[in-house]
Amino acid sequence: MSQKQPSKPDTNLYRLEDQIGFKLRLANQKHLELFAEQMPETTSTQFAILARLFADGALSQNHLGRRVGMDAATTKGVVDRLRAKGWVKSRASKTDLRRLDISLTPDGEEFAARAIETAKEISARTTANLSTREAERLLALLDKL
Amino acid sequence: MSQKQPSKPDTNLYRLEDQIGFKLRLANQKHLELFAEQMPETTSTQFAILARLFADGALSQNHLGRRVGMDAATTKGVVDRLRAKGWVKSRASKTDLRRLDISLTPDGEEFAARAIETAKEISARTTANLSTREAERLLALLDKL
DNA sequence: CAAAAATTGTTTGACAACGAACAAGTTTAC
DNA sequence: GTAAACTTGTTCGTTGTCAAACAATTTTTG
Repeated sequence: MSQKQPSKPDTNLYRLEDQIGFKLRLANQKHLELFAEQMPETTSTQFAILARLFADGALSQNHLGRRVGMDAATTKGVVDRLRAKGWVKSRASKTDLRRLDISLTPDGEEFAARAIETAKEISARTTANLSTREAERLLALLDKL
Repeated sequence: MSQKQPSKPDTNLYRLEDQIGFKLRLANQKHLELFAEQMPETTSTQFAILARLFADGALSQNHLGRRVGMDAATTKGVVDRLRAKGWVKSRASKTDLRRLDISLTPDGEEFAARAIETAKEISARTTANLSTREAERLLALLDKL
């Protein structure tokens, strides 16, 4: 079916495996796999929240989500799980009754400090097949997207 | 809380927003957003299955999943949704009773042909901020990961 | 000040993704 | 040929992701 070639190379030239979206999905997959392997206590997403709080201190839930590029609904789920693990606590803000101030517990602080070291290792392993130069270039190109 | 600085530059130098995993997540996010905008009838994942079947013809469900880098469980879910939309059909294999041969319906074939054109546009827009050279380099680096 | 607009957090529903466990069928090895 | 090993597809449970709708609470505007 559909063997006509009216000089339209258009449809024929699409290769799924060469598309940016496909490659991004696979790259992400590889990274998540590494993460699950090296830091089985938690996930890449949960770690991002912890690292953000570690660096910034307390933040409102929505603000926190925005800082790590997560939807408000997603953020809530992640924060709930972190609270269940005892790494994070939330307290109603005194100045704005709508707000929840999220911060690390002492346990969370301790875990985050250790996890950040592991995370460095994970980043390194993700780009293990690239030279330092190439890795830098990749980061810059991803930024430019 | 935690203002001690025991001359350990280690922990201080980690910037979440500079990590490869963080950037990959954001890049992926941007691509998915573009996809939802340009091809609201379906998702990036579902399209990948359609495009694969369009290029390869019928495949067993597991084999199909492997070709697009998806887990068997994931593949089943996606195929189920595509079947519900009437774009894909599955038939028990004659030679191997465990297998399900998945293929496009006439509707699916027609949609896939059109969708592939849209997908080209999506790929182009995803890298709209890069020169042709840079886009090629990015693809190559992602491959090398 | 009072109404309109914006922000914050929550809930629900849909989709994607994976690991683990499982049944049924097929292939390999002894 | 039979037992062991593998493959195929399914189900279940957890997590992440977003859009849409909503209530409560600011903030802005006229």
